Amino acid sequence: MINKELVAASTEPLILSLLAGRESYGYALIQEVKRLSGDKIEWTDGMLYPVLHRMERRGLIKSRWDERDTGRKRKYYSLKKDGKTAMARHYEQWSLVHGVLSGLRKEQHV
Amino acid sequence: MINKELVAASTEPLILSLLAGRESYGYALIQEVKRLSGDKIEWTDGMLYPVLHRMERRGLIKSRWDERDTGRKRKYYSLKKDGKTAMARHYEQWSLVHGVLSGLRKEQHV
DNA sequence: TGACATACGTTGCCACGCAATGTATTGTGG
DNA sequence: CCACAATACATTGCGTGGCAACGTATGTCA
Repeated sequence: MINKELVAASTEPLILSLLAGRESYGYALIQEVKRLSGDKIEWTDGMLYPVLHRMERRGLIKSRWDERDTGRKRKYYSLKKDGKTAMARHYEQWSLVHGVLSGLRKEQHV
Repeated sequence: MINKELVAASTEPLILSLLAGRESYGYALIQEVKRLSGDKIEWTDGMLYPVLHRMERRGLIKSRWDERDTGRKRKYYSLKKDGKTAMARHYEQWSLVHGVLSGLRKEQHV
């Protein structure tokens, strides 16, 4: 289990990164992130959907309903231009913090 | 400027890492982290001191007053055993999330 | 027919992040 | 010598948003 703050900080960048590969929908995102993290990151739907709605409101992603002939219909999300920009900024910031952190860590092994 | 969530998620690991090198005090920690991050991470004292107090309450760090003959007296913090453990766990979690994130990023450049 | 997996949604509350504010001392430049 | 800036620690209060909890619906398998 990953601590709360880290989950909060990584949710948006992870969603953006997942959608950058291909469009997807809420339920699938939850499972993908669980799989990719080796079951360490477990999003609940109650927290994910509001995040997706907020990101759509902010113009980072857009959605379309997929009417399938079988199963419940899905809401597919995909990246918008602003989402790509936001993703790039997230990467920069993560790299920076991660750099500082691993720099400090290295020091300790001297 | 780093986004709010990322600052929140990185504050505790950064403090622990800084203190792992050598003991330090609040004001100095603010400046060190600013310097190390190339002025990108700017902690305010109003947010840092409560964090330090909380970490001390949780037994991760301990403090001692340094009575100097000149200047205002300083409260020096240093790592306790539980702090080292917590730091290790933070590193693990950061590496995990960072790994997932950079894995996804790599995919996009294929 | 009941249980479980799939799938999306909203509400409400309370924890807590942190801006704002308070206090004190030392250094400095005009 | 007087402001002002820098150094240094501390607490309070309140706004908000994270997310647990709950609601709805369909498909499937035993």
